[in-house]
Amino acid sequence: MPELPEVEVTRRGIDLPLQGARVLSVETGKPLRWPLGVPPQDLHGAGIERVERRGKYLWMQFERGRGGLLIHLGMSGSLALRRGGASPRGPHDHFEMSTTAGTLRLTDPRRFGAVVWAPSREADPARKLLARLGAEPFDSTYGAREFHAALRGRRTPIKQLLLGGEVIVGAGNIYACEALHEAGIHPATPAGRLSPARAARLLEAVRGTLQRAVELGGSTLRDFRDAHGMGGAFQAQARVYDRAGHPCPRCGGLVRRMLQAQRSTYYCARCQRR
DNA sequence: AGTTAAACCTGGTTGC
DNA sequence: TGCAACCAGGTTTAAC
Repeated sequence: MPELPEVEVTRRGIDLPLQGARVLSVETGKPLRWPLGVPPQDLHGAGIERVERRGKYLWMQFERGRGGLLIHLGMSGSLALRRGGASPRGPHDHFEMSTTAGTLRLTDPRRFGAVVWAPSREADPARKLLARLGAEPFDSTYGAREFHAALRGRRTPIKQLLLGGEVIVGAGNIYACEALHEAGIHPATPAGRLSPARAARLLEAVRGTLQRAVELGGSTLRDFRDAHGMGGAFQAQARVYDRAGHPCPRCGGLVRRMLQAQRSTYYCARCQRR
């Protein structure tokens, strides 16, 4: 469900409403990927300043001295902020924070997600989890030259390098496939063998793909819901992802599925070149 | 150091 | 219908 666009759409849905709100109570369900790190009641009374994003992580900054929460949606997580009456917690609701601006609830069936407290973004455990992340795709100071330089000498297939997030964050399995298709690059191409021109084209494709997905409200491929419970519209835009056997919308070739590092990759063997 | 596999967990879909 | 196998949007950790 959540790649960068879904996380950003979620952030935009909760940031302003939660700014200035105060935590009333916190309940946890089954264990998530990492423990919260503090007793839930320690968060009571904390004022929320804002919600930021780094890669696919959200950082909820509390008022001075109260630290913050690092939130990840994993594979199947979604956040919803609801005002008014409290509906009962369901079996997959593993974190619930009641605030003066409504109740924020993390629903995550697979529990690969996490909510972790840290004294600050720059302090462990947040620092450690954010440390290896690559460039933000919407960072205008990051350019094709840096991107190409980061690929130099890497023999890893470009699709896997995009997924890894050490070079550039945000593209998960769907958007990595879509961006490579848009750039006309075969997913198995060794990253270091991309010419400067093709690397530049790929960087722009990643940016464009993610940007358009944010504007469309995120992917709705399965059951993505933003913080208001609305689905996104990116699904209709997917050109290759989950479309094996269909014709490539650009060249009419057959969209194929292959495995890379145990993840499905969808691509057109005719117009995506090594 | 770079690259790849295993691990975490539940639920929906597919195929026999 | 039942049940096993496979698949799913992520990322860390351990192992070659």
